[in-house]
Amino acid sequence: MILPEDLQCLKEIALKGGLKGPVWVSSQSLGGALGTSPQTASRRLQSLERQQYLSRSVNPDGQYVTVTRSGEERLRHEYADYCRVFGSGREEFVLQGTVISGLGEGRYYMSLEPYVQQFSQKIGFAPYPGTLNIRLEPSSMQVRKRLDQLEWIRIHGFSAEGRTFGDARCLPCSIAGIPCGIVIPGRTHYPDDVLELIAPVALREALRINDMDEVKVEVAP
Amino acid sequence: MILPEDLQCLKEIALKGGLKGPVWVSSQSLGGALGTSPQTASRRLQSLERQQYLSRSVNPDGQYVTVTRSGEERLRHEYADYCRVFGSGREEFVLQGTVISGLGEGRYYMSLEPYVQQFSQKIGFAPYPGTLNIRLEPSSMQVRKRLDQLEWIRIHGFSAEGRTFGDARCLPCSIAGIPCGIVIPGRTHYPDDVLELIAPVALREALRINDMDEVKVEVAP
DNA sequence: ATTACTAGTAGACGAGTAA
DNA sequence: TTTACTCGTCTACTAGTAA
Repeated sequence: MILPEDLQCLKEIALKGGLKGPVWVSSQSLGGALGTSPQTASRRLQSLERQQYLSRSVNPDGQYVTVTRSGEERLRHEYADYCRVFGSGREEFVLQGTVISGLGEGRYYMSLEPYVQQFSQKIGFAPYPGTLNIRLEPSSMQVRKRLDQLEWIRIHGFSAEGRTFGDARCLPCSIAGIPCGIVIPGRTHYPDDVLELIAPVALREALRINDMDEVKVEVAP
Repeated sequence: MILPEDLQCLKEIALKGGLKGPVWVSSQSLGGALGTSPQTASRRLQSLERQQYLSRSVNPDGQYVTVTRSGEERLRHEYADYCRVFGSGREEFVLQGTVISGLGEGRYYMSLEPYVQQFSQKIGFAPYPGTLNIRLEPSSMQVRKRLDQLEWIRIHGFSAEGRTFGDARCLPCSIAGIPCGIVIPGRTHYPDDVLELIAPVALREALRINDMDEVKVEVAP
């Protein structure tokens, strides 16, 4: 976990635009914004760099700071908390993209009993052994990012045959009325442009779709 | 300013539902959530109570905690920061309500030169000496709360004739195409159900509206 | 002006304890 | 179990200094 004072500092840098690119900060200006001495602000920056939440290029007259990918994830997680607190009510999300071929990994994982059991229990259907991969359109990436603010279902990893299978999370959704679930392996919160979907049926057959076809994924939390 | 560790604690309580009503917490459970010892969690609660960010009813087997109004303001401010970081782009807001009569205070304040000058400079028109008061519909209160996440124009207070006139903030908007500004006196961020509007013209005459008439205020940031 | 040391201190921490 | 005290430790702060 990140210390609250480090998080405060990271947010301050993000406010200055540290997510988009390097921003100039000095210990003094940052200290002023944080309500601390320049020395403490300097130490915060060092600490955040050590934790890989930001990268720096230090000059004799200041420094340029950028929030890293994992720093952004951390901030998004915090943002998600606040969204849950001040939840902006019922919203509908529609994601658009084209069907692509996966590497067959989805089929493998979706055949593992511990995963199947959890999905059946938690999302209300036994997943067809296979996933539908969708490459999102650029405009849907904005929407995709906002999905992280919703409450995902946690799927727990397990060990079997000397291997460990990781955690995942799942968000119920639908395509053309068919209930589905967006599955994201691991604990990462960084938005990818590929969506992996599970469903109770073989979506390609049920919807008569193939690679390169356009689909709409609807999320109605 | 609130300490980042206190803010973290306040957010945790809000996540448990402390905004809606009293929630049960114990030092141990809270400490677990915060990654600290029960002692520290207990100290946090005392500190937050001292700062009036929450109210407590302490029992021998735990305590019931509620986030106060100023605690909610503090959290909303933080939320607004994150919204600015991960800004969900261009959004339009429409607020609906009915015209009501004010107390004539608006007319008085809008005739004070220092205010008039600031408004002219910062929002692009000299305000007609008078304000239009609108009582919002309940459904518009949700929207109203989200306006706090936008960037308001700061109007500075001043002293004159041995009196001090406070700060205010203003958000440009429009009614039926006429440019207006929502004015909120003071520094409070707690949403009120009455909106005070300024405009370059007398809105009641320009729009031929009177008390009890329905109006729509549009905000397009 | 910066960054980033070191030094000394103040305050926050967790352990223990009483109610 | 709780809350909330005291106490000793140790961390984290600010001030001062060098580069």
